Amino acid sequence: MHVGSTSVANRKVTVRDVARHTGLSVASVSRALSGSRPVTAEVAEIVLAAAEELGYQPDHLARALSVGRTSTVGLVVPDITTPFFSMLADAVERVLRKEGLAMLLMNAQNDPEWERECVELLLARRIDGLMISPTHQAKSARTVQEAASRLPVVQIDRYATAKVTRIITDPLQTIALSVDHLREQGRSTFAFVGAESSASTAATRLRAYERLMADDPNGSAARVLTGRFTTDWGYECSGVIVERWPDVDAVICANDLIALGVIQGFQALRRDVPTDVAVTGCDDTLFSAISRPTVTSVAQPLAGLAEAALEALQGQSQDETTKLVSLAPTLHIRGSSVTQRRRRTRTSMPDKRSFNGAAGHRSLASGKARASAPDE
Amino acid sequence: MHVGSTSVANRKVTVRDVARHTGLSVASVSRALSGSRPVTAEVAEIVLAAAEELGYQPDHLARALSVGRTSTVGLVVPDITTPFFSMLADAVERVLRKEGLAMLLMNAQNDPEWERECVELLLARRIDGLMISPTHQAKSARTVQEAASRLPVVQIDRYATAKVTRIITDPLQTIALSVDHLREQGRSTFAFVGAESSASTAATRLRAYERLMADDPNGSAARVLTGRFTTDWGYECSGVIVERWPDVDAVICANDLIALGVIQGFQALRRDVPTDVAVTGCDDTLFSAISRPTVTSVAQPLAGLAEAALEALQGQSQDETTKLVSLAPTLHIRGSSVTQRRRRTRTSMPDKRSFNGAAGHRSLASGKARASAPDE
DNA sequence: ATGAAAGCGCTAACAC
DNA sequence: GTGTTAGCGCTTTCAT
Repeated sequence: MHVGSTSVANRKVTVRDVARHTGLSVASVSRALSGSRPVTAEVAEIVLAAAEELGYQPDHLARALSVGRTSTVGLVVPDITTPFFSMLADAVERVLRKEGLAMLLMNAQNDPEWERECVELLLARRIDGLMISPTHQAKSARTVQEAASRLPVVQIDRYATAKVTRIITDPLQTIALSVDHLREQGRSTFAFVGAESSASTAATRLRAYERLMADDPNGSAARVLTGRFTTDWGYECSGVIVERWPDVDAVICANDLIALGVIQGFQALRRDVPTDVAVTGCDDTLFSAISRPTVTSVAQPLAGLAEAALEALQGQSQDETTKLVSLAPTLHIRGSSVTQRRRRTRTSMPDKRSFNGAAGHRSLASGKARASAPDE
Repeated sequence: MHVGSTSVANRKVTVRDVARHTGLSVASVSRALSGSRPVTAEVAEIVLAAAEELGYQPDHLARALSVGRTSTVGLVVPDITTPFFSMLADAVERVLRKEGLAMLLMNAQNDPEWERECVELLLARRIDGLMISPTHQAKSARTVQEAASRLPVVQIDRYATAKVTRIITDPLQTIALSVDHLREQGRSTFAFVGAESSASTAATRLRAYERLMADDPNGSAARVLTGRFTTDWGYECSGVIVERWPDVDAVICANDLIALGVIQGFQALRRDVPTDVAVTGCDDTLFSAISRPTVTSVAQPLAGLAEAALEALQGQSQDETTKLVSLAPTLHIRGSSVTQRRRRTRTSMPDKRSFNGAAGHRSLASGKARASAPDE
């Protein structure tokens, strides 16, 4: 007979088995295993040993039913395919795991109807709390509000018009970081390219820009274009800007995709970025680092948002207040907004990584091209 | 964090409540609600009405404990932040949901150790099946193998060297699609830029290229560079190619990031893509549509992979055979591989969407900007 | 067809 | 400190 942790295919090992095996009671076993109550050191040792030997694996499900908590948090995002949200999901999962919680992720697919279903599904599964970045500011309101009447809920990044805690990145600071940076770079005549999306961030970033430019002597406040959060929209806008506002020397975009489009559009029109016009984006998604030039972008504090969200969720059981947590973003300066001083001789291949934004990227020094020899 | 059990007024409505309310037994209520056994039409009606009236919500958790199934499938991906995997996760979730299953998503963060923890966490939560795209061909093997001894498991996209069902996109076809297309475009002298990653796809795509080029008269089989799955690596390689193999007129890349880097590198070296050299990528991620030129890429059949994975998972309870399912990819032709015939007059802004993809993509004929990717 | 009762595996009183 | 026991909410024999 095999006695090893790798015993397989046999019937499930339960606390009762461990109890029988040790001659102790299920209660003691449970206590020893979970440490919920003090037990003799000796008992603890015996139980642990037996558990190990029998290959006992606690059943999370039964535990959850018993204690009434699942140690699972639901996260609903508008579209997991959008880089920003996959980054957010990643951040949330990391934070949850540190607390021993699991993440049940659902994708609303930008559809408020489906979003509602996601939430209901999650509720049926007895999650302990819900984090949601609502698809639609108005249409998601009811879903969010109703969920909040049944369990702790927080809105993260985006929010709907519901009386439910919001965890966001300060939109004023988001835009201000770009503005200040661009001014430092000597820019003075701005334009803003945003979106008319139902996402709350579309509106808040626009308002932030208007407010910051309220008394700009060059009339930047009026130079605003809103459409979609897409590269295409940005591309279109560059044409409009060149034609309508030829003096503009800096464009602030509400997200990275727009920024990318704007840059490509300018390039197509033979305008150099950043020499002729500087461009910045928001969210600091992958795009900003891999395009050329690389794109200066305002990063949301993802880990911070996730932490704040969890904290709010946990606090919610006691204290019923709805709060607003607004965190500070970070500016990642890259090539699209900084004019190079030193003109490099065009002998060698330009170093693509210039202005790739500080943050710890391992160097690619060797540049060695090895011939293949894959492993199998 | 506590579930709604906090307020007394809102206590959870259970089958017992419905039973009491209707004067029937819990058994009848359960049967009427789940339809597991026949009940009188009258009883059914009464129960449904009462359930509705009391606001009964079935408790998934209790049900799971009772029936022994959770209707939840775990998905472990190497890195949710990588566009390909977020697309895969999306596809999996959609397919699962059609079957009334939920997806518990975990992110291995490219770390085999953490991957192991993910799997264990998932097992403890009693998922019904596990889909995994292993981080490492060798290091993930044990994790996958052991999991498979405890529950149905399938490997999707990537695979480790374990005797566990694999659901993949045919690598030979993947590369062949690019090769054939490029030849049709009049290209004859190829190079391949791949990766030395521990991911199985790195190896399989390389082998596919070598096999397809085995008797290429121009010696394409020997022109292979392998490094990382990154833009930087692609960028480096373009320099190597220009210098070492100046005759190359087509470069096949093992993924889109590499392709992007290769293209940018060529541009920096004043080589025109696609005129001087054509480039293709793999996986058809967002990048391929938003760069310029847009990049031709081989798309994996995501929905198909997800469906096959689920099917294999479900079949696994009965039949114990380990199988290999290999699905066919699709080529998405874009600007990086097709030389424009008509030279457009440079009066107006170039239409960015030209060659934005043929096969089965909604047409963007109008030149009207679309292609959504809502943000934040 | 329906009801009573026995669990699913675990924890939390409540005794000793 | 430890054991006994009663559930968590649901499904499912087993009788009727």
